[in-house]
Amino acid sequence: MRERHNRLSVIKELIKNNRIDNQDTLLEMLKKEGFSVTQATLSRDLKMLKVGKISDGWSGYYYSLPENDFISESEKSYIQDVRRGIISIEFSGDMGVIKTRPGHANSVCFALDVLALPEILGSIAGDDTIFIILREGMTKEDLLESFQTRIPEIKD
Amino acid sequence: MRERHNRLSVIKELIKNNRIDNQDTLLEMLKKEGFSVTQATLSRDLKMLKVGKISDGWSGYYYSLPENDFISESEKSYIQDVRRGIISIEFSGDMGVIKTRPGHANSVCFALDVLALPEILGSIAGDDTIFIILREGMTKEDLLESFQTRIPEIKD
DNA sequence: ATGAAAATTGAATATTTATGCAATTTTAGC
DNA sequence: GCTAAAATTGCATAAATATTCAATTTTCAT
Repeated sequence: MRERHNRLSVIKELIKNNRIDNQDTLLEMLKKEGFSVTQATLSRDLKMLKVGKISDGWSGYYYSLPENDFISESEKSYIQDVRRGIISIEFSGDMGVIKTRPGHANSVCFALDVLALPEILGSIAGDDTIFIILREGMTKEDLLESFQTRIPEIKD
Repeated sequence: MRERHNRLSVIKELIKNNRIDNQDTLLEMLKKEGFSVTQATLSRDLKMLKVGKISDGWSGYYYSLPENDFISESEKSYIQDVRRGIISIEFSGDMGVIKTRPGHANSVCFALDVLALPEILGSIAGDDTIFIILREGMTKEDLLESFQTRIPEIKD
């Protein structure tokens, strides 16, 4: 279901271009854009987008995207490297193994390094295999979620 | 009553040095520092300090001071200039008149310029008098509040 | 010092935001 | 296509934060 991704994009635009200070307002705007959801869902969307609420320097607060929200062009291409090479990822305890297309392990591994996922402590690559060590306290679910949100976000 | 200012400073330190994600936690920490207030007061304090709540880049949120929170050393000395010279400030409509000790108008005016208060559109200085024009939409209350929060904050 | 205006605060409450849970939809593997 | 696991969502509600109002304290001009 691509629905949610579309909605997330629209939310991002709305937040970037308007001074919005509560979810109900944003909900209204979303409705006008053709997205009818509840406040609960919106709250989750905002969390997923890592939207913050910061002072307008005077007496109010408004939503704002994280600074590093823009994915730099170079970063985009690294994401492409990952997508192009990756085949599967599996775990055993704190370790993960990524299988890639032959010869792609290095580019994927390097790209992951650049993306600096907080869940990954370190990784090394062979020819079609990458070993990953999770950072203490992190779980494979954390990493997979991170992947989910970092990697798919490349359309455009 | 200097009480509140002390408290604001402590809050600022706590926020700067810890990953705090709700007011009750902060309330606890404040209690340990010797400040017993209610959540209502704390909420007001945070607003006054223009504290925001931003994503930790993963799954949580925490309080954060506005970027320009740090008062640079030079800025500190300008604040001193203001305090050293200023005698009174009064308003008439969109205009303000600051009286200073003889010969101090220029240093105060220059300092105000450096501080770049959003409420001030412009100002010119004589020998012991400064004229100020408020920015459109701003009131003398806004400016005085700005003074209140910017100027007293200099101990240390 | 004295009184009026402004500032500060707490208690109660309103408003805003997050989440547990169950229902529904989507995704993936066979 | 069929089924199990995962994702998405709404509803109800919990949790977090802001604000109203009244009381108290402080400031400031006489």
